[in-house]
Amino acid sequence: MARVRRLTRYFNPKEYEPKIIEFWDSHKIYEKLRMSRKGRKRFHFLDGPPYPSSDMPHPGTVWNKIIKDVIIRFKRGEGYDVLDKPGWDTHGLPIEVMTEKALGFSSKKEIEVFGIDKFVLKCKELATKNLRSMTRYFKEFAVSMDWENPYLTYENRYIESAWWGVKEIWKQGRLYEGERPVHWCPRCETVLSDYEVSENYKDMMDPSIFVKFKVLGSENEYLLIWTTTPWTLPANVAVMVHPDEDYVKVRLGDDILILAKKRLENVMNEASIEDYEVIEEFKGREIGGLRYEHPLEDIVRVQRELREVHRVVLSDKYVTMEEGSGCVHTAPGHGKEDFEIGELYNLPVISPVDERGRFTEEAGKYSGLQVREANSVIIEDLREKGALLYEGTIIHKYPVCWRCDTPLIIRTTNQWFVKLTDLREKMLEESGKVKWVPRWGGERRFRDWLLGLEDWIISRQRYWGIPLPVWKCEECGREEVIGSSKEIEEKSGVKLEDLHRPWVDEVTWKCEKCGGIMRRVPDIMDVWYDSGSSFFASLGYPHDNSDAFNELFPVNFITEGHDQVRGWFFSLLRMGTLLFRRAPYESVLMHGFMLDEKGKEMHKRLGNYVPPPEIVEKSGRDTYRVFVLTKVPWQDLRFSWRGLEETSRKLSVIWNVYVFATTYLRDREIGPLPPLEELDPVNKWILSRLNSMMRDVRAALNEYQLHTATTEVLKFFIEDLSHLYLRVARKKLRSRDSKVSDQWSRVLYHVLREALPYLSIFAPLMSEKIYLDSFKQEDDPESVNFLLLGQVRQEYISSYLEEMMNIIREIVSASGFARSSVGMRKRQPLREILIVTQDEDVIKAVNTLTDVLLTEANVRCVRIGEEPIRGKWAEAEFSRGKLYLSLEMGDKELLGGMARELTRRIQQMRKELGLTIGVERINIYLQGDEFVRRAVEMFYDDIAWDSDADVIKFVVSEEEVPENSFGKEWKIDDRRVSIWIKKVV
RNA sequence: GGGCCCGUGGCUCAGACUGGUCAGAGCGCCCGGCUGAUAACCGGGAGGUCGGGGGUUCGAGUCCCCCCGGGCCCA
Repeated sequence: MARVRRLTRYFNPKEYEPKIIEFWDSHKIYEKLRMSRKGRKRFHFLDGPPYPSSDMPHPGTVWNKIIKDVIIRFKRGEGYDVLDKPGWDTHGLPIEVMTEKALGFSSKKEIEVFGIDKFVLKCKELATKNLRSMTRYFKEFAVSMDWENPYLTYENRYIESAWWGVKEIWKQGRLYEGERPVHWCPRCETVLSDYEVSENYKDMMDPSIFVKFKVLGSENEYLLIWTTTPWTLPANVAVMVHPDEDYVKVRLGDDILILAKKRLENVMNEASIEDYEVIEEFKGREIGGLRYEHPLEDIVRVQRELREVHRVVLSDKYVTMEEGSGCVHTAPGHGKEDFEIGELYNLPVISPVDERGRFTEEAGKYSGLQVREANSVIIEDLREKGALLYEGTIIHKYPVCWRCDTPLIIRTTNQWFVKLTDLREKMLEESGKVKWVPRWGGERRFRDWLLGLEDWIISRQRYWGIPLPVWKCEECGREEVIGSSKEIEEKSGVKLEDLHRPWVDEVTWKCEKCGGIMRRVPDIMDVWYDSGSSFFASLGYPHDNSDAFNELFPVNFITEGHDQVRGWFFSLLRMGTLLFRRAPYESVLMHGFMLDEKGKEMHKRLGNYVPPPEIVEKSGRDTYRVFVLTKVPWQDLRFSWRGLEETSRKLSVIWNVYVFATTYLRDREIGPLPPLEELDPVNKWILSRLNSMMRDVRAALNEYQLHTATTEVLKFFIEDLSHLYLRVARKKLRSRDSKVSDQWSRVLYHVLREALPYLSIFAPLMSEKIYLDSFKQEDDPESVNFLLLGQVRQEYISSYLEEMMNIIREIVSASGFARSSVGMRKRQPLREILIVTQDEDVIKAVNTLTDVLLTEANVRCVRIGEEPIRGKWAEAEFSRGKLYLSLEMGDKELLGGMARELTRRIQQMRKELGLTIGVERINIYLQGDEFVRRAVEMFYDDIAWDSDADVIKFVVSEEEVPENSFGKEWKIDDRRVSIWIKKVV
């Protein structure tokens, strides 16, 4: 036997939400939950680690965590032991830059003077502070993850796992050192990955110049090249032309210029030259190998050594007819395409620029100048030498550093690479095995991305990151890669407390081969290495948790925003393929971005950012959850205060469903669900709906269709329970036949109790409040979080019955239309509804669900028959027929209407006195005219029953009414009625 | 320059994978109603050439192509 307690009437999340969170905390609900699921089947979820760059998460990050929480709660409800360890991506440049700013630094030198050790500790402190603070907000939104045991990429155990991976990669022969042109930030003095570069392009004004390179041995013939980066001219080694395009020789004064035919007009227009003459035309390939003199060779030292090199090379890939002159200045030290062509033609790589973006001595006269500042000097020199045809300016998108906005340069440096290109096919194959939601998220976006796969630069020239575990012998250059701190200890005898720089830098040992000193290369690793390793490093694999990993790999589910297709989804796949020859995850949900109310990206610096505490304060936690969950997850989501307001109202309806039900159910002994065949059709119907809702929610969540699942639950509560079932149940629960009221209370209790764990996936705080205050039985678990999702009972589901109810809904709605068309109010009971139809289903529906139709249409009987010939009727059509409402009214209808009016007013008075339904009884005293008197006479029993009255008595004067009665004057239509009620003691 | 997504009544969005009761919901608006859920609730109505144009088809928000607008990713 179950009992429910009355739920407080007002939906007041502001009041109870913090208390529920406090309750979960103080009662260690999460910890107990973990324990309770021990030994069950595992579900492996992996948290994409957010970057703790602020003390407060972006509302979009909260959305991200809510999505994760829904899947976690769902799987837990299905009975799984869910791995729900949150992660934090703690290393990297943003934290370094913030720390630098806090310390007032602007260069690496200042950091080294300050002390790398102190600097790194500051970075760690900042990351730790931020992640702790952000955790608070995630908990606020009821995200139930293992907050006490997160994985942190800066922890030694994590770093060791990452090192193990590097060593494996090295053993495969994939780790190599090489010189490459890379994007470089001259302020941060480090390489940036392509991914980091793509973060930020800015419009920038640069010179746009056409330069003449004199053809060797000729008197006056020149190759005309175009560039927007004059500072790369000192590193020029060749000129590219397109083999299949037409080129021309043009006479221009005393000079003859060589350029592409298709570009001729544009170039001459831009340089405002009108007087020129085409004297020869040929294919680009014909000038392949043509040698030229560099105009700056007497100024730039290194150019003098290149006299034998300068020549025309061919490329159909990188020469465009869209811009420039068709003769492309090629500097393999300062461009990726240039480098590729350089390799093809075996050209030298020149890069006379240092890490701070200044020319080196190789650049002769320009030595010491910042490259961008050198532009104007170089242009002047070209002009002086007569090598400048034209100088203009151009505004174009130019990459800047994503952290400090400094324009990037491309320079050739020594970096560490992981060979990947031979894995492209395998990665494509593996990504094809992944279940992507939505499908286009992976199938198209990801494939395109993988097709452009290149080797991976994993080294960074910074401080706060996982040190690259490569030691090199100073004497013989032999390399060793270290896979754990134990190995370091074995080799050097040093036991490191902290594996970061600078402590790890100090560890050296003797080279086994030559006895030289083995010293670590000073680089740290790309942060994408960190987060890409999370699928094994978060479990401490292989050092302290091989079993867990072996049991859990691969990850069942991950979800992040669409920016992570090329970010984390990719880096996980890369690490998985490198180390385990497979995708490390099975299914991926790609979600959208949180935009502001106008559809623009939401950013702190744009001032359109909504802080999560404001959402908590103004709308509530469950409200925000349900708001974001009803939206299609993979689309960008517009934040909307109004949307939150609407959501809140929906939740209050659900709350009211429970309030209403508990009003009737409280203090009643409620037995188990009666057998199906004994049930009223309406009860059969609601049980069918309950089970089909459960079935649909489970199916939707298993497909990661969160919005469908959320909508199903809302629909069930609002449309089925609130709008329909409860309206019928209200009368049945107060039935004089205790068998009836007993059946309905059992069904109602069962339905609400079964629905609660489903509701709790989406609105856990509200569900907990309802559970604790009202539904929890003595031997029930102490929190709603422990409840398993009830099994779907197929035998309860009748799509036929559900279809029947839909027909009834349509008829009721049409009868409302019929009434309103003749101005008949719904409160007035009518004699009969006549339904004219040929449809068998309509007839069955009407016969099966008669009660609903009678109650909802407020008629005394229903008849199926022919169109009426005589009498007064209101009519309306519905999709499968026509209906007529009888407008003929006798005493029974008229007096019945009055009885209802009286009852309603008496009820309201009872409520004002705070009397309890079905418990506290009253006596009623009335004054009114003959019509009122007759209504009471005819419906005496109904009024008395409905209002829990012992006596209803007409009085002539107020003196007959007992003392201390509660009295009120009413006007019903045009009649005056006085009502007094007095509680029976 | 390339790729992907989005563009549905005043607002916010479902529906598109699998063409044919798919032209829907909520809010807002207008009208009416209910009443022991009440700073709620219910019903009805008005309102959309489903961004524009072309194509495939007996039939297209739904598939294809082009264009316009917005967003994201990559160059």
